[in-house]
Amino acid sequence: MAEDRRTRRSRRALGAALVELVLERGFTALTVEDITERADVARATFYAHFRDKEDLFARVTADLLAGLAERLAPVVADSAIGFTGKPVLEMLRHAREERDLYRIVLRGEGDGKPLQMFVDACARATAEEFRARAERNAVQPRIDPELLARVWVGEQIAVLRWWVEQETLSLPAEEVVRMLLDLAMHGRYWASGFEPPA
Amino acid sequence: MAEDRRTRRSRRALGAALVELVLERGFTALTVEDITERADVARATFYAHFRDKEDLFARVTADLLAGLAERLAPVVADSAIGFTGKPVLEMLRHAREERDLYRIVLRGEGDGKPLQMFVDACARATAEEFRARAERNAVQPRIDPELLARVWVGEQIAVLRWWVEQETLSLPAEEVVRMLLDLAMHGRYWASGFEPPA
DNA sequence: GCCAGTTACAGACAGACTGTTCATTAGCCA
DNA sequence: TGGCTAATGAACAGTCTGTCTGTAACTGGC
Repeated sequence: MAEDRRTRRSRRALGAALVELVLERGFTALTVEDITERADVARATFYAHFRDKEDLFARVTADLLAGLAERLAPVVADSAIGFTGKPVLEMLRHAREERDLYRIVLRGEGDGKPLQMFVDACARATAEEFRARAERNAVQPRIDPELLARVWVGEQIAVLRWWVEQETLSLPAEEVVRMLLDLAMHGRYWASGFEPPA
Repeated sequence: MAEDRRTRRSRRALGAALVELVLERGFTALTVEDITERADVARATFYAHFRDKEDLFARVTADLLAGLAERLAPVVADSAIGFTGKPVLEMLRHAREERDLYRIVLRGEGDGKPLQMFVDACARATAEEFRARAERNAVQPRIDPELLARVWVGEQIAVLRWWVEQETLSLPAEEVVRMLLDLAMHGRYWASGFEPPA
């Protein structure tokens, strides 16, 4: 008796409706009634499941993050040595599947709070990864790992957003990962075509 | 007769009140009445100047961007050759002066729209800069300049946000610029303490 | 300093949206 | 099938919005 089918149906429909509508009109423009109408659910039912539309959005985002974490877990363990790019690749694949949701989250809909959840989760994981890796390999970071994680995540998010916003996902995920790896290795100076000055 | 003093007073007060209140309670939580009350202005007066609170926020952000552009103009001309970091330094100084506003914009308040204005403005300028520089020095970018600009801006924004959110601005702007330059030069691999593999 | 023109003001207004409650109906699962 | 739980539609007060008054206060030019 894990969960009543009616409950599942309602929640799913409301979540899907939210995503559709945010994509069409933006989060703030939406009414609870808009959402319930699209989901074909009574307004009273909405309030039986969620406090308000922010709550719904937060849960949808949390589910997305949970799904991402689940997919990342096995991959992260493997890439403990260096920047293999495997976790990033897995995230890009996830983003391709859940493209609409990624879009609205990365656009900062909902006062940027879902995005913050996303960024903070990534930053925390990355910082921890950096710390552990430095210790394991006994190297001294040249830049505060906390800040470095923020930078790394900021970069990933920027690329991710650019990627999911393209009408056709013409550039394959593998290409994107390669570019990010090149950047991490050689720096932006190299990427822009210059040889680093002596 | 450029502008009536009363007009100026009202607009300024409303803008300042908005910034204060967003910092305290977040944008969506605010009421037009909250803002007018804090600004000590009649509610009707608000609507004489702005369509709604989004409009007010958008104008405040636009003013900020205009101010930034003004300060950046002379500096950008000088740094045409390479990554001197001067424009970034100037932006950091601007951010220190307008710290509260930078904070709320970078947090993505207002459905991320002001942030988008900010990011897009930066990205456009940066991409143009990259393009011009590559042409002037006759080098071939190794990565799509459009994407490179997004990455660069994403990185800057991440650092900027981290910086303005610190309670004390303990790390001087010059230090931050140095770190960003190091990253641009040598890449993140270097920054994390590793020597780049052959 | 006065005066015409503009702005600020308080209050009132309908309309929309919110979040809650309730009695009733429909669907589920064992 | 029967007991339980969720969904429904309708109604509710309360809040916020955006607009529109007539009146009072101020401003800048003369």
